[in-house]
Amino acid sequence: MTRSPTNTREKLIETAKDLIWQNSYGHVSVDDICKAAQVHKGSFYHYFPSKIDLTLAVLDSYYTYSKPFFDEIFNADMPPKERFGRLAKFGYEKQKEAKEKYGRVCGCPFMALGSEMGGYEQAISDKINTVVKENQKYYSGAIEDMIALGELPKDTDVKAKASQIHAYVVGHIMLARVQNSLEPLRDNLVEGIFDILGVSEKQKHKEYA
Amino acid sequence: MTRSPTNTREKLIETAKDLIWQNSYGHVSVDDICKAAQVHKGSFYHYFPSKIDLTLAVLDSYYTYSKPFFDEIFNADMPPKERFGRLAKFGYEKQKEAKEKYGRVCGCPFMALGSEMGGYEQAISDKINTVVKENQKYYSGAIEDMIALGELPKDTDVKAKASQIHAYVVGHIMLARVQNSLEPLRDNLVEGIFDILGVSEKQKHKEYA
DNA sequence: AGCATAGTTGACTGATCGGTCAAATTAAGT
DNA sequence: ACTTAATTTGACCGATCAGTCAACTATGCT
Repeated sequence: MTRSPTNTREKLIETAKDLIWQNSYGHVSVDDICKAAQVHKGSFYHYFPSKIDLTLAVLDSYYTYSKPFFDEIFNADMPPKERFGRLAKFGYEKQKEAKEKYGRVCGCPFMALGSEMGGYEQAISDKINTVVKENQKYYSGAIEDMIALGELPKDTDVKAKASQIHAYVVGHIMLARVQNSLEPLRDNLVEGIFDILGVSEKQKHKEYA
Repeated sequence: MTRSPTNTREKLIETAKDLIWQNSYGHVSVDDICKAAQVHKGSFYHYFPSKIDLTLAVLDSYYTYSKPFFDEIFNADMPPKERFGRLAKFGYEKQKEAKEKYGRVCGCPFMALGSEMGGYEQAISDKINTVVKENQKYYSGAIEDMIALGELPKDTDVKAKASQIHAYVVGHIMLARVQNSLEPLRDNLVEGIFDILGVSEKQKHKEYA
């Protein structure tokens, strides 16, 4: 290297994250990103061979940012049930931050891009599905710990439960974006996870008609 | 009217449904739609003032198509719990049809377009949120019927449960698209609904460690 | 036959798209 | 000071974008 590193590449990624998260891949042009990042187009293509490659870098950046949070949330030293409680809180908090920063609920960038581009961009799909599987592994680990603690039946179908919880969580966050509303996340998210696991407190003192 | 009706408008809508469902709004151009529908561009703009208006008509078409299915699924003459079973079957069947027809799991067009365009197209958001609310009303009705039958506690938070089930269902369908996989829908969808409701059969004969 | 009107045609527009490139600039190593 | 290579610049490209329009055609009505 004959020159000290610049932050141009990172500026492009951060700007793209902002614009694409709020809008969509298709609605944001390379020119938009360059203009907002105050970077000339030639520089963009110096760092990224294509708009798709920038988008892959955006996904990597989201992943790298999120991983420590997930590692902390699913810290094996904490009771497994609590981990899901922290997960729900994290989901709500991050969407709240986005709403305060961007003026709207932005949802999950992985699911949004997976849905938008999954049909025609395999590289995007592949990256996202890696993240999806890793996510479900966090859930599986916590479920297994709950089984070991006797909080869930021994014959629990761990993968099925993890898949259900994951679908439920991403569904809530997706709906939060579509409805541009934080309330369901704040009020209903965590309880549904416990319901799916069959460990809801509320379900224990039922009063029927 | 001084001329017999043509099917040009419907051809454009059906073609747009095909292309946008498989891909996305941003990835499909007006020219793409016209070419696939074998309709000239002037005709497109004879029927639709803009690409957005065509997309709104696409959403209307999905809605009109789906409504009779939902009315049948949530037919009040059938036991309410069974309605959710039929809903899950319907979700799986429609995705299976799409996979057979298009070669991939296409997901939910409402959620996909709501996620893609919600950030910058209010007219799209408004239409989709009407559908979302109506959907949750079907769920609420069935939940209320279950309460009346003594299958759920009297103090059940109906709206919260409906919101949770809806999030769970759309999350599964969204993930099915992103993962391009039908299996979770087929194997895990219905059970999670019953878990959220607290009426899962499986949860009744638990065997703990 | 002739008028009125819905529908069709396809060339056209200006803007924007993703992407290219050669020249200029910068700064570290020698 | 000179070399070297990373980085920046901004003009430029052909393709494609959403949308326009005036001419044309088809058909039902009187």
